[in-house]
Amino acid sequence: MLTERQLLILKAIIDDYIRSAEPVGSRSVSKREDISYSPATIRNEMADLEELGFLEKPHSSAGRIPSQKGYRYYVDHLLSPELLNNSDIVDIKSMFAQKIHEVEQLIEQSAQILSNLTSYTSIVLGPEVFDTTLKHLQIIPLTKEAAVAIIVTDTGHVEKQAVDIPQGMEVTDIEMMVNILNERLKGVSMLELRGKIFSEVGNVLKMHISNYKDTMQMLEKSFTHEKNDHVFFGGKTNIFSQPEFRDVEKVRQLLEMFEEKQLVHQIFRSDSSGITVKIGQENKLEAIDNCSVITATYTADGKHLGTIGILGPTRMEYQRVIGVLDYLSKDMTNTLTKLYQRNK
Amino acid sequence: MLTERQLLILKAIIDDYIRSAEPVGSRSVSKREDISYSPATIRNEMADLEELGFLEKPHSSAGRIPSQKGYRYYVDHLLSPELLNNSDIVDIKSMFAQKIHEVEQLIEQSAQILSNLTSYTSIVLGPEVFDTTLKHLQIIPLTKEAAVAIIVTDTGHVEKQAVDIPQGMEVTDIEMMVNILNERLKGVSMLELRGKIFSEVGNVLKMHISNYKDTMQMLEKSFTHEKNDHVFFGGKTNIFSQPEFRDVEKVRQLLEMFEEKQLVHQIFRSDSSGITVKIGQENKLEAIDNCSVITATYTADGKHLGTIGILGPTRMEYQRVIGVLDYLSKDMTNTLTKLYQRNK
DNA sequence: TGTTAGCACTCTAATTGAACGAGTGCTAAA
DNA sequence: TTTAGCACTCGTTCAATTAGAGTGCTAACA
Repeated sequence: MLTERQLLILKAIIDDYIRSAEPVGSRSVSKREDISYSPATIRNEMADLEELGFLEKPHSSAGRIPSQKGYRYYVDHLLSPELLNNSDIVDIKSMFAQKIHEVEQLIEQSAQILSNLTSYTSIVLGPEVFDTTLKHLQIIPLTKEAAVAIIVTDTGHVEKQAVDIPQGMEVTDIEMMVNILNERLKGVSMLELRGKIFSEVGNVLKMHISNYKDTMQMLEKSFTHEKNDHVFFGGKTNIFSQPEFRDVEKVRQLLEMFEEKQLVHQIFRSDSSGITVKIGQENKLEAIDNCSVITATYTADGKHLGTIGILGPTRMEYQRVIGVLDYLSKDMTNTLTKLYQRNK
Repeated sequence: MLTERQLLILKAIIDDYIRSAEPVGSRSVSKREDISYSPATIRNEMADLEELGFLEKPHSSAGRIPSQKGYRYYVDHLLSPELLNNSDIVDIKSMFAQKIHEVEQLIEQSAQILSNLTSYTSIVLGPEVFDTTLKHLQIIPLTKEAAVAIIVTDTGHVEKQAVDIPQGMEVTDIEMMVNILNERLKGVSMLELRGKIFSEVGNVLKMHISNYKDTMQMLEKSFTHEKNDHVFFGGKTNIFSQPEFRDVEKVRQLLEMFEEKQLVHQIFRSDSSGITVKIGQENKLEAIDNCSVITATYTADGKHLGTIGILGPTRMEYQRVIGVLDYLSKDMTNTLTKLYQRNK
């Protein structure tokens, strides 16, 4: 167990390092207002903290920097939940003051404001299809063989997918089919949609449609969508201003990760309600082993919708970021809950 | 006017520099197979070429590098149209062998293959709305006040836009209106669409719809779309492997440009048929003053559709890039012409 | 017993200077 | 007109030096 004084010193060092990005020496710690020990005393404590694994030295004659374990302890035990300052709150409020009737718009604005307020890079995962229901399905023939299938969810999300028209199917057949589908499937959760093609409308269609197999294939494809669309960035270049990214190779690695939406989704997705902090290698990805990821989830009606998060260096302003994320995720939840209720 | 020998030497130097990214000295030029002069002679010619503005020195005891004027001359007079090598052609062909029934798919693949073949960054501007016609319009109410308007073009392009539902308008009203609009506007060029709302359907709607003014506003908004969606990148990080981008600040500047789709559009858009080469500061943008942009246009039925282009360092393999762009743009034109004809 | 002053020691970053080499420009000879 | 030769320039590299920040240890102090 750490002593009171060790906690004080550990916090002081991490705070300092977060601000300056320079190794912190005993002298500068002892100069702080809230610390009244001599450099020598501090040095002794620092040596102990290093032995315990909370600090490390870049080299033998440098000051100390926090280890991953140090950051972890800092985040878990030394942070007091910070109240946001007023101007931040005003910024966020002003965003929600606008009329918002589309989820995507809200998401994009949130990503924007998040990166502006924190000057790190923000990543917002849009509502997953699961939690939304079908509002409207449309299949629009372009040529004899090709069509585009469009799906609109109750949240105003639009997905499109190119499909082949089954041999021998006429425009009128398609219209009829789409009508049947809309009648039967409207309001069905997107999660169940693919299953219900068979259970609910399969038999009906079989009666009306000649080329049953191809048609089913077409419908299956219509309902297939990628998760790519659900990843939004804010301030993509912000993080590159951090001194941690002076090296072009690091920049490239991260950029390449940004391009792989699938991967980003995997790294940022969070289920657990509340704030999640992943520090350095806890993220299990080399490109961000000197980064931390802080995420929060937003919900509606208690149902998990998506994730908002910040990517910054491990030397991140945890307290502030957590404050902003907490506040913003709650505001998003509020707004979305209203939005969803209206749609019912 | 440059002498035969000066041309030979200028070309040798630029070729060398493009390959090595290192200033080229007289000795290494004289060693080339196609050059039979001594270093001293080369030096004299180099001094002359420098005086004429085609070459410059990074410092007094370094070799020469091409100036912007040098590149310009090289591109305009020293390039022989290169035949693509076979493996490139195979790569491109294999892409077009796939079944393509959606324009966007073709665009994205083209961007991909372009960056793979050149190892620079490719940028493809999708077909502008202008040249396409309306296939289908749909307005789907989400709540009492909000709806989403969806437009499908004959090329399979889907655009969506959130709109407000005018006071007092019922779901049945919307359905009726959408029917009228589809009847009257199907096949109309997207360019004329906004105008025709008033001229063609304005009167009819006035008869049926109570809240005329708000309705028109909603329709206007439905037909308003941004150009953002039409910019596609391939190999975004490729260019950062170039030694020109060892400096993080340069990387950041370029990345920020990438985010501004509007700006990218403006820089890359090309009207003139054939290949366009813009070298260094000819691009009038600081972020890319050490880059060159080569673009080609693709068409269908002789109508300008969009632009494909490459962004690389001024020290770019012009000959090869021009060859690839030329070949690919023609293949795209072919494919699209077929695609459009089928849609008629 | 906990705290602190003092001091030798360590290591890095910055600076200097010498040696090197690539390349030039000029001159004079072929 | 071409080229060999040579002095000169300038950037790069490497080692040596220095300055400074910081540590760890010891001994004295409260």
